[in-house]
Amino acid sequence: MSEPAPYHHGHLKQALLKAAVRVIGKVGPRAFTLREVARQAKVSHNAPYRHFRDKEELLAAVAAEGFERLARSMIAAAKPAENALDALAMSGRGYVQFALRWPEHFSAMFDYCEGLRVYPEYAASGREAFQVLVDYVTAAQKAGQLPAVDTSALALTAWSMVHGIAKLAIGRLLPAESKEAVFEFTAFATRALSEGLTNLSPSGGLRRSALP
Amino acid sequence: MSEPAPYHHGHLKQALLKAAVRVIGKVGPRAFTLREVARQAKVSHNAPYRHFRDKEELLAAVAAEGFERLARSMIAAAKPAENALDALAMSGRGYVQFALRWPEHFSAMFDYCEGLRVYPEYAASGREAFQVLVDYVTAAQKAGQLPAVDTSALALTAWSMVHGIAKLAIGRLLPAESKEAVFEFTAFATRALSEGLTNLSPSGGLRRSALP
DNA sequence: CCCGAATGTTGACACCAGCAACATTCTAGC
DNA sequence: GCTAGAATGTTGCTGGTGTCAACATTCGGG
Repeated sequence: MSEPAPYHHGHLKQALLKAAVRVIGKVGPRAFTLREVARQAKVSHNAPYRHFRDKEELLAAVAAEGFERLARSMIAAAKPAENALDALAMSGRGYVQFALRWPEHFSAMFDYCEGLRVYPEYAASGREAFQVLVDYVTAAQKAGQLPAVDTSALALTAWSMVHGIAKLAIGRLLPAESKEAVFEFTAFATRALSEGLTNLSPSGGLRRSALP
Repeated sequence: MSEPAPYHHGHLKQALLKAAVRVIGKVGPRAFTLREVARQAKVSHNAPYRHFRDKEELLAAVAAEGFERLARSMIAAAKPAENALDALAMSGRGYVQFALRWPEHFSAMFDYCEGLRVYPEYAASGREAFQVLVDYVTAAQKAGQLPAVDTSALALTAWSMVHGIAKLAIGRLLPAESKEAVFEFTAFATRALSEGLTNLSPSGGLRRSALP
């Protein structure tokens, strides 16, 4: 048989974080349980308290990890873009893509985010993810594809748009039966945002679809 | 003293709903507790089960009540509008206003909305609230202020925008220190959405503000 | 009037977060 | 190398929760 499991785990903090991410992805942040995380990590129900002050802090760590993944998803999606404005739109697609692939993780990041203020050591990753968006906006402004108005305001507007799409899509409030349909809608919405709802060409709509 | 409280409450279901709304508004849907609702209603911890199958269903009822209030908030905010497009924008303000005034209730409506699918008898109010938005879009299209493209797509785009603003504002992820500042940003974003980010006049930005 | 249905209560179970006390292991200073 | 204290992990407990089962009370139609 294998040796009888050392008393000290060695890398319990990382193991707990990994287990927590797995548990969140499976049951969501609502049913998320500190004790289940401990079980997954093959450790007693109180061991996590040696590494995280409480459940909130572990959730905050999970959220921080999520923001890093989110930033990577945005960057990867924007990679093949042809110009700066296109990159901004594609990063929005990456945002929605992340939300659809890990909806529970996404929820932990935005619906349970008081922990990010209570334990500020985890807040940086969120700011960095936002900075990715700001960078795309700035690039589009430098390229003359966006006006030279307040960069923050532009970025926050774009963020609100894709965040709303992501949240509604996760809640199944959009009449889209597939991820591909959500991406189509995202493309429509981002084009509408950059060109203006009032300026859409009559052929620019989406296919007809039922209400949620 | 008063009579010794009749064994049968009489209107316990409504009383429980009212108490639940109060409890949610105070502690949020996370710390929301069936037993606390029962205490508020001066009733044993198991009485709610005679009127709601489980905690989920009570939450769904609370959410349904919230959608009715949300619809009223949108309609009230759009009342003083000068034209159809303005009414659409103002209803967005009403949406955000509701979210800021009852953030916990808003969260119950959108973050805990599986119950609305599990117990579909509460889903109608949500559809009705969305219909309010669709009506404003339709009116703007009839007035020639919005193009004759897919009405649903336009409405869903506008919804995503204001929903994202509301969620981010509640999560204190917008750099706005007051509700008034959030409303200013909402006005900016809705104008940006109707006219297009690329068409904003250089003076059209917001005042400079720090990152979250 | 009476019996069943509706409504409310008591008690129990399994689970959870977090505290305290204890056990084991690692490590720094001598 | 040894030892004391820090770091890490465990067991056991308390108070709280959702939900089930069994029981009590009241209401309403025959």
